Amino acid sequence: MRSQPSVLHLDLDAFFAAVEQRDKPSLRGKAVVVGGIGQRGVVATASYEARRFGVRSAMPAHEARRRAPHAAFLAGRFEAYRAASHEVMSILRELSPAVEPLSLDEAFVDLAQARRPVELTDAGLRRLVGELKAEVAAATGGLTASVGIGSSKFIAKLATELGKPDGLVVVAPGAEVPLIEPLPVSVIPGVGPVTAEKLQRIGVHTVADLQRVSVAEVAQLIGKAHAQGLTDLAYARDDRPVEPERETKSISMEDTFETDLVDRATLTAICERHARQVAARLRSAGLFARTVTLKLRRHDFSTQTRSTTLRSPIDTPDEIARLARGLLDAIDLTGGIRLLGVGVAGLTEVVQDQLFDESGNDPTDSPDSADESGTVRQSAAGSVAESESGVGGQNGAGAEVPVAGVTGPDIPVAGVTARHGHRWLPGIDVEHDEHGRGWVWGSGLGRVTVRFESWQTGPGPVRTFAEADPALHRADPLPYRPRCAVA
DNA sequence: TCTGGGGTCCTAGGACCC
DNA sequence: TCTGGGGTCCTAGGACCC
Repeated sequence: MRSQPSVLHLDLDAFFAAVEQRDKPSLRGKAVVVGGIGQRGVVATASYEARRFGVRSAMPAHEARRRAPHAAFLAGRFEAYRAASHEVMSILRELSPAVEPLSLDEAFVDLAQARRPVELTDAGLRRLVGELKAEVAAATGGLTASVGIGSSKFIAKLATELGKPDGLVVVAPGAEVPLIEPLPVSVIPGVGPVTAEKLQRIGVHTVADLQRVSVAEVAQLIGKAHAQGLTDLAYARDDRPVEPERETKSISMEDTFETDLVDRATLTAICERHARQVAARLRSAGLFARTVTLKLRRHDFSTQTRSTTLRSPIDTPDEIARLARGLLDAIDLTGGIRLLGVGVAGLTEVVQDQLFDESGNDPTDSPDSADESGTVRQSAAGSVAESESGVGGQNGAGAEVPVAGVTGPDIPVAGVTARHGHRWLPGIDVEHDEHGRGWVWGSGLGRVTVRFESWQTGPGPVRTFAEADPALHRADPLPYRPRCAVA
C-alpha cells in the first residue's frame, strides 16, 4: 500500500446503455436495457432509469422483461462501445502512461507515474478529476464517469463504487481500514457468492469479522492462496501495481443457443466455425497456441471442458478446427447442448525452431499426417481419440458450410452482441436509401420498424418496411465526432 | 422459459522425471 | 526390498470479474 492516494479508478456510468442513449435521442431519459435479447439472454447493462425497476446486470432476460416491460431492449453494438472506450483510454493515457484497462468501461491509472506533476491532495485531485470528466464528456458525447482515488487498487475501486453515478470519492491515507470494516465481506474483490456463503458459515459477515478469524481457518474453507489474499485485503493491505501491459493468456469464442442442439453435424460445423474465428484472432494478434480447449454446457447447465496440448504451437484455422473437432467427436451429446465454445491457450509469440528433429514421431510437427497419427496424449482422465477427426471424418476438411444456417441465421444464439448475420436485431444501425440513418426498433412477421435518428439529430420518426426491402441496409455505427456536435 | 461471453486465477490429481 | 519426495507438466473443474 502506498502512503499517498495515487491510484485512480474510473468507471463509465451504465456504459453500454449510455452510448445507446447518446446515439438514440428518443431513448434519453428512458429505461434502456442492453442485452436481454432472446429467451436465454442476460442483461449486460441497464440505464439508471431501468435500474429503478430492479433491472440489474447479469439478470436473465425474462426477469428483466417482467420487471420493466416498457423498457427498450437492445442488442449490443460493440463497435460503438469500443470506439467510445478508446477515446476514454486515450484521455487517461495522456494523464499517465500507467493505465490498466479492466474492461471497455473501466481502468486504473497510476498517478505516481503521471506525465506531469499531480498534486495528491483532496483539492488537487478534485481539480484534476473535474478536468478529466469534462474531457471524457466532450470526447464521448456526454458520457459520465465515476472516479475513485485511494492508496491502492482495492480502495480506489471501492471508492468509485461508493460515488456512483457521476461521483468522485477520494479516500485519504489512514482512512482505509475504518472505511471498509463495517462493509460486507463481499466488497473484497475475490469474494463472490460461493465464498461469501462459506464465510457466513463461520460467522464472517463483515470485513471486521474477517479480521477476527485466522488465515488458517479461512484457508480451510477456501484454499491457502486465496485466504492470505483476502486477509490482507481485510486490513486494506494491497500492493498490487497498476499494470499497463498484461499479456493475453487465452482466446476463446462461444455461443449459447436459443434451444439445445443435439445434432452432431450441426455442432461439428459450429465447432469448426468457432475454431476458425479463434484462429483468425490468434493470427491477428501475431500469436501461436499450444492448447486447444472445447467447452460444452449441457441441457442441465453442467459444464464440460476437454483440451489437448501439442508440443509445437499452431495458428492455422485448419489445425485448430481439426483438434477442436477431434475433442467434440469423443463427446456424448445425449440430452442436448446449450453452449459450445472453442478456445486456445498456452500462447507464444513465435514458433520455436525445432532444434531436435523427432522425425515425424511428434504428431504436432507434421500437420499433413496428423489425421492418422494424431492421438492426443493419454491423460489420467482417459484418452481422447483424434483419429477419426481428420480429412476423412464426419464433416471433412471442406466443411465450410455443411449444415444449412450454421454460418448464417438458422441457429439463433442468446448473446448480447449484434453479430447474428442478417437478422434485424433491435438496436442495430441501419441506413435507408431514401430516409437515411436509423436504428431497428423491432422486427417480426416479415416487417422491420426503424426509427430515423442519430446522435446528430433530435428524436426522429418511425417507419416500417418489409424485411426484404432492398433500400434498407445494415450499417456501421456512425462515428461520434465532437467537432460536428458543436457545428 | 431460469442462468451471456470473454477472460483470469486456483486447486486437485495423475504422469513422469530425478 | 520398502518407501520417498520434489518439481513440472497436463487435464478438468470451478470461483470470480466485468
